[in-house]
Amino acid sequence: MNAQDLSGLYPVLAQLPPALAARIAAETQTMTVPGGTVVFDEHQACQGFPFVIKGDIRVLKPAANGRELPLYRVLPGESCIISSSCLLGHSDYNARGVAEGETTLALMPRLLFDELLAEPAFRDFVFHLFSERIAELMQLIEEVAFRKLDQRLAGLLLGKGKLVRATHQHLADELGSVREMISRLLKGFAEQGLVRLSREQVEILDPAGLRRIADA
Amino acid sequence: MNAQDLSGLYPVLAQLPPALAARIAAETQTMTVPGGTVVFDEHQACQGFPFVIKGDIRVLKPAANGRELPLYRVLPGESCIISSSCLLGHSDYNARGVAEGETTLALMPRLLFDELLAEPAFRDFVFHLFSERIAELMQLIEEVAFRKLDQRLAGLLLGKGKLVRATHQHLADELGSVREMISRLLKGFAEQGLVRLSREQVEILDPAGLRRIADA
DNA sequence: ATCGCTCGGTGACTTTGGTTACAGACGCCG
DNA sequence: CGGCGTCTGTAACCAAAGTCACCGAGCGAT
Repeated sequence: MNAQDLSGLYPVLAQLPPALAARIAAETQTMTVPGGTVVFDEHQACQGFPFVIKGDIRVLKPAANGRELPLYRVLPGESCIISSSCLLGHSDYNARGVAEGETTLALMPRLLFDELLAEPAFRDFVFHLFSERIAELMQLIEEVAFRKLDQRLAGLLLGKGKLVRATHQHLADELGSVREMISRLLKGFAEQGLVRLSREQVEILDPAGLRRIADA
Repeated sequence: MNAQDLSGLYPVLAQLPPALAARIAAETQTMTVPGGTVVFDEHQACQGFPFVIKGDIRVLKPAANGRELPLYRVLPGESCIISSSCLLGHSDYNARGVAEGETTLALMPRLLFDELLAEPAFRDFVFHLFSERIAELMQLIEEVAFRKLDQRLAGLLLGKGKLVRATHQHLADELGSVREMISRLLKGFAEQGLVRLSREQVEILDPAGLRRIADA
């Protein structure tokens, strides 16, 4: 792995003692995988700490019936708290990570991760990502436990700008639901004049109206 | 606050430099609250880092309609990651903490918490609790998103020993559901010979059968 | 052009869970 | 004993979401 690339995306690495930085360069394995690759999965031991260089990882929880619930995305410069949690607690993964588009990542061996945690700078880096993700997970719990699908869909659309390019299936996946439900709800939104529908596209006409539905 | 009591429950505090230990003793406020007290709530700024001395705090997510979903409990010697997360990210609480039974807790001011984080021992303490709770939250997400109520109830009963003393209402609360559903499901279990019901009590007759339902 | 694929639309049905509204059982305490 | 509050049983009804089945529109490739 090119140490410059990694430090560019993860500034925290530049703050480490040279000896450690050298070991990171030497011991992390870089790989590039095509979109859709499962980079880790439930009940699997965590092999190391992943840095995302390019592309991104969708972390999701698979259900028995084949549906799945997206938890969060790991972008370049971020870290995967599930991996951190597994490495810290020596437990298996409890979710699945899938490359979204061609993705390059660097895998740091577990032992090196343990040593890095001794470094305050690195520890803070992981720490703060933990705390950010916690809030996201709480939000997610609230959504799946309490919010109705129309509220969630309205919220999702609002987070995607004025013109949303996505198939109904894609939107359904993001909510852990099914296409038919999304089609029905979108039709309802369209009848209320909130959106205009066309193939693989949803145009937001009335953001305020959607907002009312989202936080009803 | 008596520094010995606190260090006894939270051994990590004994590893801190004497100057900090003194400040903790001086600056933490101890209070005892009756059961049911809301010690923090959604959309409230986090005033400080809580140590539980006696009793315990149920952390839960309230829904609009009055129901609530239990997230986890904080026992003496543990910490509340929601509080940590809020303090780290300077964000508001996104859940509610309720004392379960009479509870004594010590509240450490936010600024002192920030300073303590500079101490490796304390940071590790918070760190590891983070990683443990993450796994619990993942489990919870899986439950509410994918498992049916009978599966969840079966699992809950299995985690409570052979003889469960609880009202149906209590069980419903633990699952974020309602009494009627629990009564119905328990009746079904009883008809299958899995449990025997009596007032405020559920006797497990066939753990294996319940297990089959739980992870169907 | 037409074959075939993906995408979207739609109606009928099922399952799950929750809601409403009672009624009966139990137990405690005056 | 009698009255009251808590706990449990249960039926009817409802809403949300998912499932099934099928159709038709649009689009791209041969």
